[in-house]
Amino acid sequence: MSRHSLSITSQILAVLPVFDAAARHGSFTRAARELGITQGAVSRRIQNLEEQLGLVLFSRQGKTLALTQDGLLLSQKAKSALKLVEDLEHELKGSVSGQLRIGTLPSLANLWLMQRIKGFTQAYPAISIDLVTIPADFSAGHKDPVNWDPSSVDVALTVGRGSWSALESYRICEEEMVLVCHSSLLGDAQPKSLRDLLVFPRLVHSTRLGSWDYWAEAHKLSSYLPGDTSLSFEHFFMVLEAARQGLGLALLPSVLIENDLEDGTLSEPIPARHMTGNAYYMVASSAAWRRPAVTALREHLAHKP
Amino acid sequence: MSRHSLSITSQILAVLPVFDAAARHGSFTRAARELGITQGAVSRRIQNLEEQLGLVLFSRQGKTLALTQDGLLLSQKAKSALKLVEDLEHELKGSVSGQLRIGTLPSLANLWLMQRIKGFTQAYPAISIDLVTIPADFSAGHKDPVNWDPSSVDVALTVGRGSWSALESYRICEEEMVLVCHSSLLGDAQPKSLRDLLVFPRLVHSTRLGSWDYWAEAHKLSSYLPGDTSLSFEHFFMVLEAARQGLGLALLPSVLIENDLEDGTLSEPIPARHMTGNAYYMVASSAAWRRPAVTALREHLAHKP
DNA sequence: TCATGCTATGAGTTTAACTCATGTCTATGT
DNA sequence: ACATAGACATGAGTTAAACTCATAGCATGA
Repeated sequence: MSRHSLSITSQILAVLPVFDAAARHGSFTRAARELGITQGAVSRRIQNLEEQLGLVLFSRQGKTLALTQDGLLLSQKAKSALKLVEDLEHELKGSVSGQLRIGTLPSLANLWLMQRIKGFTQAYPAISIDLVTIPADFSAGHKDPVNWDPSSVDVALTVGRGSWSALESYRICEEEMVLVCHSSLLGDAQPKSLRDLLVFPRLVHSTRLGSWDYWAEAHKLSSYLPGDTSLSFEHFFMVLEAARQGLGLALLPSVLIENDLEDGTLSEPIPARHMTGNAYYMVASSAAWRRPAVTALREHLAHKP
Repeated sequence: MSRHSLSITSQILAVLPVFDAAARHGSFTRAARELGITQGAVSRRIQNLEEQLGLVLFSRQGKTLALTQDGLLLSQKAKSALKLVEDLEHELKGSVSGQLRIGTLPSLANLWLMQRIKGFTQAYPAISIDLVTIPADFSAGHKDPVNWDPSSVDVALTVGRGSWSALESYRICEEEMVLVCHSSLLGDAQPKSLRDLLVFPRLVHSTRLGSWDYWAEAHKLSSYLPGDTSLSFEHFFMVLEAARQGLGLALLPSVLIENDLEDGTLSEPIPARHMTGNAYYMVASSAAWRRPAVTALREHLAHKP
């Protein structure tokens, strides 16, 4: 944290959400899950807090975790302090208003942005959103031409290599391609290597035609890759749906299939990922970046992975 | 900090003390001074907060800094949240009680510990303190024999090399010797090198007789060091007082003369510091370390430099 | 117009917080 | 009684946030 130290209070403040979660669950493990960190991290944070205060807040006996008297007192007061700050946060965010026209790629909108928009509109109810699609363009040698009209949207969420003339961009994540399929595709087959998988149909994204070649090259399979491709689709969301139906192997950006991988709809028959060198960006004019609603969107998208 | 991110609220919590200081002072610079960090650090923290919320909290025009409407709202609410947590902290610390017998070296007690005890007794009013002196022993080849009775004190603050049999220790800081004197000692002389300083009387600590030899060696002056020493004292606090009176050059641990250096009572005629390899430790039995009052003392001493 | 006193910012460093892997303990079920 | 599972603790190593330092930029007032 710091070379010098602030008052003790400031250190306690930062731990309160962790302590509160632990107190509510009566379990470091479950608290960790809620917070998206590991059990060990919670354990250490609580230890620190206990040492800072010179108190024992939890009694540990094997698997059993319980608040002590002091812990109970703290948890009650902590709750009200947290409530105060949460309300404050909502009130402040509620004061951010405006109209936000977001341009984004169809697949990105559907498979990634939509579920995040929900939380955003809840946090910033006074911001109204207008979502429109913009095209991606990889035909011109990865030069990231803006083939959509920057003045027609306030911000764009798109893929590219990071240079947009006269526009400022914020990188959300790198593009990583993942080889996936539905379990029904393989049937009883037990592929041992990537080469074994080449017998299955491959689903092609028609505006990223080189993807499979690039993939084959990255995994040293170029000479084995059949040239025929019978199934091709204009958008990733179509490729995804085809994969879900078990129509073939798909090569999809990890950022678009997080949900499908998590819930098991799709899986990696043999892990074979590679970076494309592209990245997903939020792009806007400098003027737009100065708008509170725009930085609010950026922060929101940056913090909910 | 984290690979994953907690809820936004937790990030806001940690900034509140910084924001509050900035709001109170109407100045990042003064807030930084209060917090013991740099101006740039405050500037960045406030920027972060503004981006997280999607709001402008301060209006900056050159040297002029003023809260915006949103900033004013936040500052009011932040104050009450901080108050809540501060009161809570006091209440919890107030519940830590007990008797604490601290054994420490006379000079360390007077020149370092005393000013820290004040804040400690305020934070932990229910802990009663009994301060006694213990001897240091460097005669036995730096073997850190415990030549005080560990059972007669709960914790000891002492100097050594870090190994106390059957006791656990916490290192507070390394021992660094600093060459200092009062301005009156030099008169009109303008020493250009350490060698020029050797004409002045040297104040000797009688239980650390080797100090000057060690110092001379560290600065490659051994062959020039006169052997005579007319002024010697049993304790550092005496050496210090002699130096304050302009009686000669003194070689003192930095930790004991922070105040004198800061307020200009003493200064370094020519910077000539060196580490002794000793360190200042808080030492206690494992049983004592488990006492809340003991860890409370450790935390307190660790955080107020 | 220049000096002064503030904030902003780029580059590099430090440190607290985290992950990962493993150890240990308790409760529970066979 | 013993094995197993499930929870917290902890050592070692890594990451990323927060900090420092140094400097640029900008208003204000002499």
